[in-house]
Amino acid sequence: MEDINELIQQRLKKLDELKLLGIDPFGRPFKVKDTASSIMNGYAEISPDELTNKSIACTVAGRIISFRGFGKATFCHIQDGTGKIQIYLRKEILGEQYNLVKKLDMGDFIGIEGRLFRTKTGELTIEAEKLTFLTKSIRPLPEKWHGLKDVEIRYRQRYLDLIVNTKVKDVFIKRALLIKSIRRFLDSKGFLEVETPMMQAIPGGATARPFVTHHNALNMDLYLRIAPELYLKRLIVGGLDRVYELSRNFRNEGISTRHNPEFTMLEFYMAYADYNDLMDFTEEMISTVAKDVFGAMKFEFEGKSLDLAPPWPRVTHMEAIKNYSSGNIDPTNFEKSREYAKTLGIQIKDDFSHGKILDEIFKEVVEPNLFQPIFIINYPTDISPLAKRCPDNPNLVERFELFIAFREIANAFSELNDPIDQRTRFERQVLELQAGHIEAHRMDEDFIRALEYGMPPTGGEGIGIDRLVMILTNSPSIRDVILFPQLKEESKQ
RNA sequence: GGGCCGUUAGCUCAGCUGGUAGAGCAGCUGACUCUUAAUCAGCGGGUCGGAGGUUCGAAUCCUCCACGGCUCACCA
Repeated sequence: MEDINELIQQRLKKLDELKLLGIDPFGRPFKVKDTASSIMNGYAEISPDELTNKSIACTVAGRIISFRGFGKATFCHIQDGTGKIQIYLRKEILGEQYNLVKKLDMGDFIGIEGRLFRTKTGELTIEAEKLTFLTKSIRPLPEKWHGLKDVEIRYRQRYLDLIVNTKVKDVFIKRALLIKSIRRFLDSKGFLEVETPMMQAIPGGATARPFVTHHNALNMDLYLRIAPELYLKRLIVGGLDRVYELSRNFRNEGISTRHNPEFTMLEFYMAYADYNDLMDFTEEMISTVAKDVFGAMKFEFEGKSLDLAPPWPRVTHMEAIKNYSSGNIDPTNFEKSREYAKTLGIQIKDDFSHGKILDEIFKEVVEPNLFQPIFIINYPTDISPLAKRCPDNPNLVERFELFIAFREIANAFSELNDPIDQRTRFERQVLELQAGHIEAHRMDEDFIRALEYGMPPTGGEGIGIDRLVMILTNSPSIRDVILFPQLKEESKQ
């Protein structure tokens, strides 16, 4: 019970007074029949006279978010899960019950039974006939028109942010609708939603540093998954031809406006398809869900206009590098690429492969230009150990990344289903791992064994849901689209 | 991890080149039956993020620490 200040004391006093009146300050169930938005929308056009004639009864409940007392009458707004509505409390009508009004504070929950009317200024309002006290709030809410701005409190105490900042609530409602819409889309295309291990003995499917934990009974270290990929492909081997998983991945890396240690990813796998099919599929999926949830294809992001209407251009990784490096590079030449990267100020480690260097150049030179949706295709093989090689060039793989608003939104490829090649690629990754590249892939013998039974040609893709939500809700930081983003521990002081 | 910025009342913020803390909202008391940033009169509220230091004197200057933001690095 730290920091019991005067404001809290006042409220505790009212709480005791409620008890003396025989009222439970933390309330009993209340039969809610109407919501703020159903009333506001349902009677938006109705005239004051018609309202009086019809004498419409309603029952609502919510948190008091504004309060204006006049002695024998009081106006307040209550907020429920759908919105807010004004309540008019009169001594003339409530009689004895009106004494309760003096015990009310901003933030308290009340239930109201009453009749609709329209005030002089035209606001649809409930005139209370019965007031039921539901729950006392003993801490004062943030201020009513500046709201809550302190970002640290907004993230740590998201509940306050949600109460006070209605736009924040909208973002998370949109996020939920988007995820629902994605599921609906995939289900309609014959996909099966599955769940695969979050705790894995061999973390695979991405280039990333994992979190480690320990299982006591089994006495073994386990890793929080960095991707579900290898398990989903095992399911393709098992004959589940279209599967998806939409859930959390964990990566033990830096935190930034674009990275949270746990983040939400959609991965889906389609047997008998390749990366070209997936590009068509991705255009359809993203434009469909955007239209479904936001009713639009054009979005405002960071002051610029974004157009999601397909089709989106498809440019190879190499062409893109050439296009944005004003002819200063021959990407097929290892030494020249290296020299060029150095001139860009990129730190080149000795063990960097040609493909790695090219990708660094790409990030430096190309990525900052990719605002409108674009597919970058055909990546270097050595940075894509799980993707199938291009038939005409073994140094490239059938892989694309979708960029929107300078961000990588999706990553997909024709899955490597040749177990012999897969073993070679893993072996090379293991060498990198031993050389100190801590994010490199590990050998996964069971995965190779699965491929040896035969995996049909398959296209697979991952989509970063948080980043997609950021773009569609014009949110500059990933923390704005994750309810409880990771922060350092709150100091005890 | 580096750089820059921030942390003052429950909330939003002032507080100059050092002189001992201020506003609005919220709260309390009183008035008020159509207000919506209600209004009017009065009152209370602070370990100035934490610890050291300089100084006669520190919210203010210096050092360290904590937390946060932006950014760079790292990283899909």
